Amino acid sequence: MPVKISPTHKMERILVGMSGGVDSSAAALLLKEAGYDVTGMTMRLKPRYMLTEEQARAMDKEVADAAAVCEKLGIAHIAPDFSAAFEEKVIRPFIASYKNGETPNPCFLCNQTIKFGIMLDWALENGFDKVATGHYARVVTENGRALLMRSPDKKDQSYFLSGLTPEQLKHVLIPLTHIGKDEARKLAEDNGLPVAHKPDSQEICFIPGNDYIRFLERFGGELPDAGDFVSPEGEVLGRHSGIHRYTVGQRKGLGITFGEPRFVTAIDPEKSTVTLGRNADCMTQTVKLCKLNLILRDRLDEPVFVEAKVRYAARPERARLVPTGEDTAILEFDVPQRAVTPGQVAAMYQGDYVFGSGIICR
RNA sequence: UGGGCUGUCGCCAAGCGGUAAGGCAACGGACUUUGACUCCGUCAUCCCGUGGGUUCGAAUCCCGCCAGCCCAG
Repeated sequence: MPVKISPTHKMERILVGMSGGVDSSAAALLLKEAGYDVTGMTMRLKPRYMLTEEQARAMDKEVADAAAVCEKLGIAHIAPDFSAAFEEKVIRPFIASYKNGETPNPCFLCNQTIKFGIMLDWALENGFDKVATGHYARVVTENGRALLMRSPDKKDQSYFLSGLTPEQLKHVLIPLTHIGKDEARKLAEDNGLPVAHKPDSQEICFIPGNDYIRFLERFGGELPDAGDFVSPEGEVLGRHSGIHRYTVGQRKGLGITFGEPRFVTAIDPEKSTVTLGRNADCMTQTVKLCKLNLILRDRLDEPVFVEAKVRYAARPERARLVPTGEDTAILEFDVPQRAVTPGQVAAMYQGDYVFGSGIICR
């Protein structure tokens, strides 16, 4: 039995971002049932020139799937082309990040700048009150401030949304708050939505076959040169074919073998070196953050304790967040974290509330 | 050229007469709205450098050869 969502005013106009998948379709369904004035939007994000024919067809299919769901629900559907913005805000930074020896998180960036950036702006300009998506998380309003909370369900995507500001969150509606993944799928099934049995999406949406290296080679322009593999002590161990091919914590695909497993422990874009060490060498207790985004409060004037995780699939661990500048800080974990990677997101929590986030930097 | 050592899966490496451990890598799968990690599975059908010999039976013992390394000169 789906939980009813009570709109503050019955005819609030909602623009729901629909990917053509199960989650966003279920979200649209819930909004419609709750009595909102709902319009579905499927953004065409991937630049045509970067797509293979197969990918182009897949994108058209996504739009068609979403349109079919909207028709079933009796709501309007639009599919504008936002690929220029997507390329500028997500793809180019993604490429630049890899060239700089970092490992980007495009989904985080996309939420921040596209779904709740460009799309939200578009919605507000066109008379909508809020934007909704099929994420698993919670947005609540306390004392007039919009806050983000983790989902009560096993599947929690608050990590990917932790880059949103309270301003953005004020206009965000997350219908899947009170239901989990299994229920969402069942909901889609019970209501005869044509996308009920689509598999969960995964991998980077604009990169076919998850082969990001090939993507970089094709659209990344000039890529980093080959360089040395070095030990933590600086001893040269061998040659690698470009720092953009590696990420901290990586074990597979190094093209070099030792009697025991070796992992990438650091990447130096200046010297073009990739440091290889043992698993123990991957542990870090202090993490530098930049582009700090606070949700739970406006300012950070002194250290606070939070629970933070440095990757999506991690358990939050207690850490002290120490401000070091306007939007920079240091996270001091109680226990060492494995493979803290520059470019990735550190999401911070206090209980079920998302405290904020930061980008891990060197 | 004389003396010594070594030669087992792509790499490292057990095995010491009874019918080929293991690790690394690789490959496949699971997990996953990022990249990784992790987990599970597969990886030497008579070729254990090669040709002979001993033995019921050898990668394991013996002989020749080949290759590599080290020390001599």
